[in-house]
Amino acid sequence: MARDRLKALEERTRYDPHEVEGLVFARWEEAGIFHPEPEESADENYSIALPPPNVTGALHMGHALNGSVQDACVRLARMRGRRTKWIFGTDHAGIATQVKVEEALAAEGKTKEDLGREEFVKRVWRWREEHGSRINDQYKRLGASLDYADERFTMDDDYVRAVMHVFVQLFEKGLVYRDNYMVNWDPGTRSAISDLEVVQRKVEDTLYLIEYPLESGSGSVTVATVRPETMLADTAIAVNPSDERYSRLIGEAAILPLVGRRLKVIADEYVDPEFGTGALKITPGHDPNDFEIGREKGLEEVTVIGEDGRITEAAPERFQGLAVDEARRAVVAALREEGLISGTQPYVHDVPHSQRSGRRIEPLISLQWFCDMTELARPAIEVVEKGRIRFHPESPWTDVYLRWLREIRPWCISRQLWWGHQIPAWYRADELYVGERPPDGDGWERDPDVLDTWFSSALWPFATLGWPGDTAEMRAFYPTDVLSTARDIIFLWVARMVMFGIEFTREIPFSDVPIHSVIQSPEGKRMSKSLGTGIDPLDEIESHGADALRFGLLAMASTQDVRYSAQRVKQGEDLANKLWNASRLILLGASEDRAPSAATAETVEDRWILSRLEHTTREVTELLDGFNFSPAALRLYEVFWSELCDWYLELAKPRLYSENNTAVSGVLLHALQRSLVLLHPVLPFVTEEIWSFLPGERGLLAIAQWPEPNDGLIDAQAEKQLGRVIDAVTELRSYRDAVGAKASAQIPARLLADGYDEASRGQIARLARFEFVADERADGDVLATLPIPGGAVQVLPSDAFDPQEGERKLAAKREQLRGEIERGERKLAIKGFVEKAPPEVVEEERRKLEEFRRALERLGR
RNA sequence: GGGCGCGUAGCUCAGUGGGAGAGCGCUCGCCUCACACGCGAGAGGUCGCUGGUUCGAACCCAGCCGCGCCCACCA
Repeated sequence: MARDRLKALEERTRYDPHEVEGLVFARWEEAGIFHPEPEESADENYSIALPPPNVTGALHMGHALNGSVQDACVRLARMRGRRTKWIFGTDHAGIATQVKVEEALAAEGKTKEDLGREEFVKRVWRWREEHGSRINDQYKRLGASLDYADERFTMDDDYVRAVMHVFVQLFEKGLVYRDNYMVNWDPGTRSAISDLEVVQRKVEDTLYLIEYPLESGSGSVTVATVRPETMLADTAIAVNPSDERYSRLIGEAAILPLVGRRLKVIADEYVDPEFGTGALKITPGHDPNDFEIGREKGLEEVTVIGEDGRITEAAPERFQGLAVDEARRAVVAALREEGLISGTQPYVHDVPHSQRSGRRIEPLISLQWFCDMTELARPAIEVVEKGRIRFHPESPWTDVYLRWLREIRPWCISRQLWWGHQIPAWYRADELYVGERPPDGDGWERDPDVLDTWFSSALWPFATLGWPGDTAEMRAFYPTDVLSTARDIIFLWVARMVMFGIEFTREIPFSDVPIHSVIQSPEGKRMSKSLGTGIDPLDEIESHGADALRFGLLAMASTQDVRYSAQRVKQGEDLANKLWNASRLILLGASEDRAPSAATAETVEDRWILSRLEHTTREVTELLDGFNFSPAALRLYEVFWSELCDWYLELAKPRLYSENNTAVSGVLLHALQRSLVLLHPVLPFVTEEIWSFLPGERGLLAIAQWPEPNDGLIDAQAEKQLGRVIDAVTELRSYRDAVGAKASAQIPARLLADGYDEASRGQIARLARFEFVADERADGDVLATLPIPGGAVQVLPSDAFDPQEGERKLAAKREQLRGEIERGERKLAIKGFVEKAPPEVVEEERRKLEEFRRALERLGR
């Protein structure tokens, strides 16, 4: 049967991912190897929690890279025999999902208010049922070995219970509280948002200079503002205490124009005398700084801009109901009329905007839920300082993380949305009840707000495993091992998981945090669908194969942002094809009865390739363990392509095609098997497919054993010996190319060098297409003497090429050698170098100089 | 305003103190019985600029010029 399958290989000269990927994935799923039973302890087992994609989402390049990274880790662990779980699930993604469903409603001409809250939430669930499985299929296309059989969602009943539990616990501890406080109000989503959801954008504004008449009637104070409409809520004027221009005014009062309120002039260090006029209008209701000064000084807080973005009744009647920008024009006009605007100037500055809606943030005082983070941050700082959680690379992410946590501020966790975890707080008159279950009695009304999505995300590594229950899953897979992500959510998510993980499970949620590149568009822009700069990973899988995309992403990614490189993906595609064809050569040529495990070296090149494979095994294992995916992928490419295919396979062919090919078959099959194993975490599909053609009974490659490097096969002598053969062949090929010898012509020559046995001579001759003849002609006939390790090759006359060309090539070679010799001599003549450089460096320099001198000698002149 | 990072071959990027590397692209020669998504041989770089440390600098230090990111309450 295996033979019949092999037969079919003869026809398939190209690797076709389409034929293979779907079937291979089905084999993995049928075998159930992605779903581990919850047994043993987390120490023995291995787990990673996938950063949950949005239910609304489609796989983008970031997912594809992060998926490739995690899958490499997970597959490596699984092959090491660890019970391995890659936790799969999706995030309800409050705002993003709500907006999406609202858009769908809008297409029907409806708003969410038309449906009402309950109906709207039902609608979102229905939306999720229809679209939620798309992302699963996309991860499967990538080859991700996630535990699809045990999928989680942040709105599952169990998960909701965990979120409620956490909220209540934090409330009871006094860390979660409700307060009237300055928040970032997003007029777009009509919700408060956290500091992390705010982005600064440069905006061109006008700075207005406004005269505030003094109560005493002795003139006025001039203040500067870019938001004249907020003057309606001014409750003080502040100057710097050391500012002599104003010291006489401190304690006096001014009259707020248009409103008539009496404003005390106060002193505060915060005011910069250099900026504007040095006098600052204080608006505690609409400016974060003023808010803090106001709370400190006990100033009145007036709110003139409401959550609907319109002027409130706290303002004079003529402005009430106006939108903010209308109000600004009206206020400026009114002030102008009274001659109170003494100047304007253009002013460019950073202004906070909502990352979600893009609208300008309206800072205002609002009754919201907050979480005090200081106490939670302390242990989260400590575990990273002590190295119990390590970022990879350590610099700069460790410092970035620590700096943020050390200056952490309260987190506004309530959102004025309908889709999400509704806050478990109930109100009745002045009473407040917070609990996991609704309160007894009548008349209670539940807080309509939901929690920030990141609040529930912070529980992901343990709430997915059944916490707060004491489950077998928790025991088997928590703490997890690795958390892989790009840097953009280190604060939003990683730090919060660490804080909540330690607080609620008394364990760190993971121990290693590899931070990978952000992939930009080929033009260096952000990859974004709306900008049209996105490249769809599924398109890439479709046209190049999942293995190609995975290799490409891992190879191009490093620690800094990189531009998407189609060439790297192409390189991966070529590698898959190369692997396929090298396998055809080996599988179709090897003698039937050899098992790959029975490799016995017969020749120097056998010992060489076995040795190289052990080196590579050690190297690649170390690179992967250190989360250095790009060097690992490129190293595998190089070893497989150059060393195995270009050299070993070419050297092995004569023996493979001969009668007695048993020994070489064993080595070839071993080399192929080892290559497949090492490449599998990067190229799972093509390696699994080829694996199924290897002779003998074997299970799936995905659960085959990852090798321990065998130092017994390291053979420095064979490596040195074959290195000489390779150098000699390269030297002779270069010569024949330079002199324009016909590709098919054999060049007669004498090999005069030590350390080459009969087999080596034959190999050099065959690979360089030289014909080494016995010593029968006089030296005068020699056209050229080519230095090779341990001696030289004398080229004899023939009609293979024009000798003139040969002479030119030799002249160039001599020139090059003279340059090298001169360089070496100059270096060794420097006293400081010989005296201060390490002896082995000096020795190496002398050795090379000698070698160059000998080579030049052989070339003549 | 503070912090971090980047500037290396035409392009995209590796390389952290002892003779400049990869993939793609380019040039030349090959359909050599695994692969033309291939094989062989090449060309191509004052490693942003200026100083400094060192016997020796792409690599360490300082300054400058460009580009990017993160954090931050100067109206």
